[in-house]
Amino acid sequence: MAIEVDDILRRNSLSVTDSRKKILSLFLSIHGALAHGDIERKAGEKFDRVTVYRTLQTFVEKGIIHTIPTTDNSVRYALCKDNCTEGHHHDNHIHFICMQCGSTLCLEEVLVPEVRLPKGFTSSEIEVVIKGICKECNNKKNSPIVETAGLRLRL
Amino acid sequence: MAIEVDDILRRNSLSVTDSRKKILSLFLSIHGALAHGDIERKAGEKFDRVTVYRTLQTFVEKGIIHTIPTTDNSVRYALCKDNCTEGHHHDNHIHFICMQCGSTLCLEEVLVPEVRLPKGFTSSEIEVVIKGICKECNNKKNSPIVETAGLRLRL
DNA sequence: ATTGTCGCGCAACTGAGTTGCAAAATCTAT
DNA sequence: ATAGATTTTGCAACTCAGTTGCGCGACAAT
Ligand SMILES: [Mn+2]
Ligand SMILES: [Mn+2]
Ligand SMILES: [Zn+2]
Ligand SMILES: [Zn+2]
Repeated sequence: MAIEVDDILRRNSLSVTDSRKKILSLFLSIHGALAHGDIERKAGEKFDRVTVYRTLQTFVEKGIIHTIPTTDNSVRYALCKDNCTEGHHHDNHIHFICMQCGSTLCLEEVLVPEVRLPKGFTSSEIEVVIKGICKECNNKKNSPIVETAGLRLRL
Repeated sequence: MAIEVDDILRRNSLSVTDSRKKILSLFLSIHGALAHGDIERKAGEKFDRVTVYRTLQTFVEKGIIHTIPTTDNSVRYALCKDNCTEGHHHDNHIHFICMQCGSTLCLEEVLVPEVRLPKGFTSSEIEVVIKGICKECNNKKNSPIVETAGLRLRL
């Protein structure tokens, strides 16, 4: 994994630095998207916030991560799994925001649907964001309720 | 029109004030969406920016306008044409951003497509934003080029 | 190891959006 | 129409995310 991180950086002709390694490995380890704040919290003790901003920006430019727009106007970032390159993203999938656990997921397996535009319009990019309850949270809802120490909990 | 504005405000039990009238009539007169900045520019000479913020917020809460998320993380607002009510928006249409003229449009006639989510996921809201070239701009592209005073212009 | 390039941290700045409060406008009841 | 209660406005002050410039230290090429 440490090797993979170095490799990705080198492949994108980025010098291998502590902050880049740390932030990139965060993305590799987590399943889902990260907001700037998350990263600052998980890696920020060690690095300046400016560095986090600049690193994210660099990663987006290189096509290592992509941004996900949200209704509440806060940007999130996730690894590009398709092979995006410098200046050319083609993450052709939809995004899901769980309103229970708050996690943002790339649904790689769900392709963006065809949309028939009115005559005269031409499209070059389509962004689909769905809000709802994720698989994990739905599973929990159906799991048995446990009573311990006066508390009723779902596992 | 002045009557319509007053009427909409009253129907939503809002007191009829100059700023609300002005901003609402802006939305009624324009075809498309407005960013906060646009409104400040077109109506802001007369009203404080705080008033603009608060007015937009009130209109959104009442279901008079709705927000449109954009990739560049700037919110835009457009009239709700479906009969949205306090706390209950149901603008079931997609949004289009023209990369040439910059305008944001509600494509009321295009319903949001069905999306088949992976097993376990449930959705409650779906947001589709398409970037491209709008009808008008495409038309201009095909219109004849006029040469005047050494300039080459499309009509 | 030397040298030139690049990334980092710091500090200072910018600009969007928010808040509290007193004055002004609107509404309601007489 | 008037007066009093209520709502909205404008101002000033503030917060907080994101940006910029710059000197120092880390990195990569030789
Ligand atoms: Mn994604
Ligand atoms: Mn709309
Ligand atoms: Zn969830
Ligand atoms: Zn256009």
